[in-house]
Amino acid sequence: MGWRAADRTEQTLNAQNDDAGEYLLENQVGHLLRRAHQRHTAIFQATIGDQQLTPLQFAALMKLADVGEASQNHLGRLTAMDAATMQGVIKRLIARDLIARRPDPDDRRRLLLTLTEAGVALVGVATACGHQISDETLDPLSPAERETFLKLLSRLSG
Amino acid sequence: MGWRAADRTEQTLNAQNDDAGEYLLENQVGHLLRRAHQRHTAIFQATIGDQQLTPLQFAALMKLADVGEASQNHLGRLTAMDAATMQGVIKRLIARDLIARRPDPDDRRRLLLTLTEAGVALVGVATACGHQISDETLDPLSPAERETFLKLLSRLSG
DNA sequence: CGACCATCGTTTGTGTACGAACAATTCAGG
DNA sequence: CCTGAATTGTTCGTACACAAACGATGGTCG
Repeated sequence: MGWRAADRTEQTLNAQNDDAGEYLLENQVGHLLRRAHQRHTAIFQATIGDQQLTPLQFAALMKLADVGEASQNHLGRLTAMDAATMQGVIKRLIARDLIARRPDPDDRRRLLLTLTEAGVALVGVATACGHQISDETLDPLSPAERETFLKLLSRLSG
Repeated sequence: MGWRAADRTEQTLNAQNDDAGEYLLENQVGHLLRRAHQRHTAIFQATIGDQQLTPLQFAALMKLADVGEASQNHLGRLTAMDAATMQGVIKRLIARDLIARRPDPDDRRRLLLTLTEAGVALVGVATACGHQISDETLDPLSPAERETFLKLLSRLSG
């Protein structure tokens, strides 16, 4: 199945769009999502104390603190990370001795992850930073707008 | 400036958050933005006809069709891409003969980019796909909600 | 004119992202 | 029990994303 768009009249195309007949990059959800995500990671990096800690590493750390113990794939599902991506994130966190990995005695395929002492300490001090980062990201919106936005955004994340 | 969070009471931390006292990854803007962006790129890849075309390549192509001609850095600013990222995107588009590059006679630092004939043709057929991708991404929302969401999202993209 | 600084494009290095293929292991059904 | 399907973690290849440093060019100001 190829593109059949050439068959349509320009009016039909216009009806699909908001205003003008043509494609304006600045109005497309994907572009806006990408730019908002860019802005958030910039705020993250400026606000998180630890310069080596990335958003994904932080997410894995926080989630692991939440559930206590998990296999790589399970933690990946909880943080919406690919198994291959998880692999790299975990490797770097282990290299920094923030998490530890041990084989699951009940399932020899699995590797159980836990926070180390340093990991627990880092989560302790970084939690406040996490809240501040979310606050700063939402700073352009009023409290009511934030609530509305988060509700709509989570429906687009499912 | 380090972390002073340890000094705060738990109530102070709670006041910064929505509901519970602790950090719930699922409620943080950054995580939701990342997942929504993930979902969008999945929709993009499933809907765009050309399997080799990525979201960034598509954005560069559409913007170049919009402005007609631009240098790499200028196009990068128009599409919110780093100069180093632009470098790779342009290289792959040139390899596919979708855009052409020629030196700017007035400024020997610059390389002017234009769509090739194949590039113009691809933009022609892919524009409808672009609108459909935006539509599908916003599918979970009602028309009124879409308008609200896009307005708030663009304020978080600045 | 000449020193200075900004801009342009490039390269390098690190870190996401994900499809695809793989070996090892577990599990379900016959 | 035993064969086949599913799961777990790993590796490879490609494509963003951005900081940092670089040579080349352009503009400005003394």
